[in-house]
Amino acid sequence: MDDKPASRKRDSHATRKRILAAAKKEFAKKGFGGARIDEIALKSKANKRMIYHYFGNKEALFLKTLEDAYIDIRSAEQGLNLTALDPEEALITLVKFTWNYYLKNPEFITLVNSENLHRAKHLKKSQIIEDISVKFNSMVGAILDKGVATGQFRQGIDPVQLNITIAAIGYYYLTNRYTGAIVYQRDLDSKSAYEERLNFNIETILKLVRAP
Amino acid sequence: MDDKPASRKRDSHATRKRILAAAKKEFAKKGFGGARIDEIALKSKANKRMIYHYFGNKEALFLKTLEDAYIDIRSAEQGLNLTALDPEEALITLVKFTWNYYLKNPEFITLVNSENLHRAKHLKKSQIIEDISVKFNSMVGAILDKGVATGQFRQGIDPVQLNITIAAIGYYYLTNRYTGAIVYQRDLDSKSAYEERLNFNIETILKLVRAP
DNA sequence: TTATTAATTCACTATTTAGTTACTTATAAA
DNA sequence: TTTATAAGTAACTAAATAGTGAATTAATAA
Repeated sequence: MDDKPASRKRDSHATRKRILAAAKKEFAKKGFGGARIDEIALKSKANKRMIYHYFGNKEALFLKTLEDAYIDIRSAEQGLNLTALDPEEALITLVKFTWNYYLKNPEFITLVNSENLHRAKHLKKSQIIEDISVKFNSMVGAILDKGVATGQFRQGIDPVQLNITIAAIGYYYLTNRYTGAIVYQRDLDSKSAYEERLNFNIETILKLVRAP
Repeated sequence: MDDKPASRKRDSHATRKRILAAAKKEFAKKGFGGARIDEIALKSKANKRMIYHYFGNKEALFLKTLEDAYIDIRSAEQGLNLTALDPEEALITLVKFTWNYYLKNPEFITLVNSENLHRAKHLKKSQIIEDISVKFNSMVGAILDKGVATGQFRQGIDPVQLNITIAAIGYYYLTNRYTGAIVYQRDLDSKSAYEERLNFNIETILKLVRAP
């Protein structure tokens, strides 16, 4: 009756998962160009041949890794149910979520950076990313409309520009916190520094959208 | 009397310059891990041996490239003479300058991204970057103080957070414009898209600092 | 003119790298 | 039990890669 016997020696699903987990770490740590397939094989405890068997080549593995990363953040975002909230609360929740997601999933940022270095040549081929992006974009638009209707927000704000700004003020801080510590001459990588930045970001977004 | 004869066959200064120019392009295009010393030798029309002769190794060459990039942006920034301007004008000028510098020097962003992937391990060793960062940080502080004194700006704004935000809203847009085109489902890479974003960014910063 | 210095070149190496060929073996359906 | 299928392994290759040893040659000072 055991559908998952303890002594299971062969498990393609588990092997794929281990490869993808190791690939995510390796690509995030060294970028596409610096990442090593041998290292992914070693860390995933899979034979290198299996990587080529399941994913084809380095580029295809990178694309799959990136797709999974986007699917993960967008799923979590949808789970917030923002359209049910008061518009201002919804925006604050989104700013907080975006910040915390980046903070707790640092691989996401470095994967995206690496893909942009290659001018999105892998992601361009992805149908699934196109699909999940549609929902994502309508969300902030709906929040803004609601806020304008209640008189809380001013009119004429471009939801795409707002979305980009919400991502930007968190993303830039976190991706550049290492050179930032030198350039801005302050430790940006402590718990209190994180809190401070998140509060500043919420303030920035609220001042941007609030009706005069 | 010619101190620079036309038939000059050996010119260490020119060779160094060609190597650094090629290195900047190569590191910016492929990141530290993806960049190839052989490619830099080829593009600079220098013998590969000269790269090791002048710069030691790949990491040291990368650091020099990065240092030059920071020196360039900070010098240009100092040339703006912002402290002489009306505070609001000064901030608008800084937002515009930052945006246009990133736009016209795309290598800067990708070099910085690559260095952050390595947690600033190269830049940490750089004394010169420490030195030029001091001036840079006092600049926005001075503008804010002046604006508070004239009543144009509200009190209590952290100049470092403001500085980071000014960089962020330009940097993120430009570095992520390739995946952004897919994720935000809009062409972010046209002249009109650039204008739109710059205007939005100026608005964001002004709403953030203005006195109520 | 000669000696010294430094720019430049060439040929090389040890290692790493993405990707492959050919094989073995566990699993499960017939 | 047999057989087809798919999971997994070991050993390999051709090309690329960062870095080097040693010789050559142009410029310059004595």
